[in-house]
Amino acid sequence: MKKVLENINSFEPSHIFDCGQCFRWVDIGDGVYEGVAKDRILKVYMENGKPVIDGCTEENFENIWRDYFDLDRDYAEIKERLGAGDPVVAKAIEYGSGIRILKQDLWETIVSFIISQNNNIPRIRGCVERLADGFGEPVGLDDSGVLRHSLPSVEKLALLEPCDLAEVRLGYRAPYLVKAAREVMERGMPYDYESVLALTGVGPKVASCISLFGLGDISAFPIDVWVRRLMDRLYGIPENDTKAMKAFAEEHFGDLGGIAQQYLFYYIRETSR
DNA sequence: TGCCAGGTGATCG
DNA sequence: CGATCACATGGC
Repeated sequence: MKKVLENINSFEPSHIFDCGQCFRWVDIGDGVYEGVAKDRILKVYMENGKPVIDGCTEENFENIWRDYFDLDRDYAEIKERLGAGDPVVAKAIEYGSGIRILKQDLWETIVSFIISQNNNIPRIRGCVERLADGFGEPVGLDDSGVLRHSLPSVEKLALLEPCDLAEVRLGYRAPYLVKAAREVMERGMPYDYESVLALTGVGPKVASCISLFGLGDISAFPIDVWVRRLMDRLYGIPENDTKAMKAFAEEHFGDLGGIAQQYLFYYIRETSR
C-alpha cells in the first residue's frame, strides 16, 4: 500500500535523494524514486503536490519511515533561521528547498562514506550497489524485476579479505572497509564523532558525514572539496583553511551546521555544471 | 593524456 | 603538530 503525506512541507524527492546524502535511491522515471533502505524496497514520488511513500504498511510508516524521512522536524522554521541575514544560504535554500536529512542506518553510512573518499558520486553509487549485490542479503524484486540486496552486515564484511571484494572495484578502499568492520566487531558500533573517527578509513570529513547522516547530529559540518570551493568563492575563505571554515560554520550556522551544509553542497554542485 | 572525484594513512621534519 | 605523497578506479 501507499501512504500520502498530507501536511508535510519541505519535501522534494529529487532534492532529498540527489543532494549526496544517500547512494541507493534512483529516479526510475517520471520523478519516481526507488531505493533500498531499512532492508526494504520503497518508492517515493510526488502526487498532486503531496509526497507519497509507496510500498509500506501503515505500521511500517509509523515505525520506520516517519523517522527515516525526518518528518517530525520543522524544516520551514529551520530554513527561516538559516536564511535570515545570509543571502548566500538563502539562495541555496531556495534551490534545495525540499531537502530533508535522512536518518539512515549507521553501519550503512559508515560503509558508504568510507567508499566515498576521493571518489565521485556516480562511482560511489556503483560501488555500494555492487557491494550489496555481491555480499548483502536479498530484500526483494524492484519495479523492473531486479533482485535487490541490503548491504553486507558488519559480521559478514569482517570475515572477508580485501581481495574477496575485487569485483566491487573499491580500489585502495577495500582494506579500509574490511578493517573498519573488524574494528566494529571488537569495539562495538561507534556512537559519537570521536569513536567514528577512530575507525580505519575514516578521517574528519567522513566522520562528519557519518555523524550527520548516521548519528543524526545535525550540527556536524562536513568539509569536502565542494564546500571548500564554495567557502572560498562565496565567503572568501582560502580552500586549504579548514579551521577557518569550521569556525565560520560554528559562528553562522551553530547547531544547524549539517543542514546548512546540505543546502550549500546541493547548490554548488547543481549550479557548477 | 592528465585531471578530478563528498580524503585518509603513512611518513617526514 | 603541519605539510607532502601514494593510494585504485573511471569519466571527461
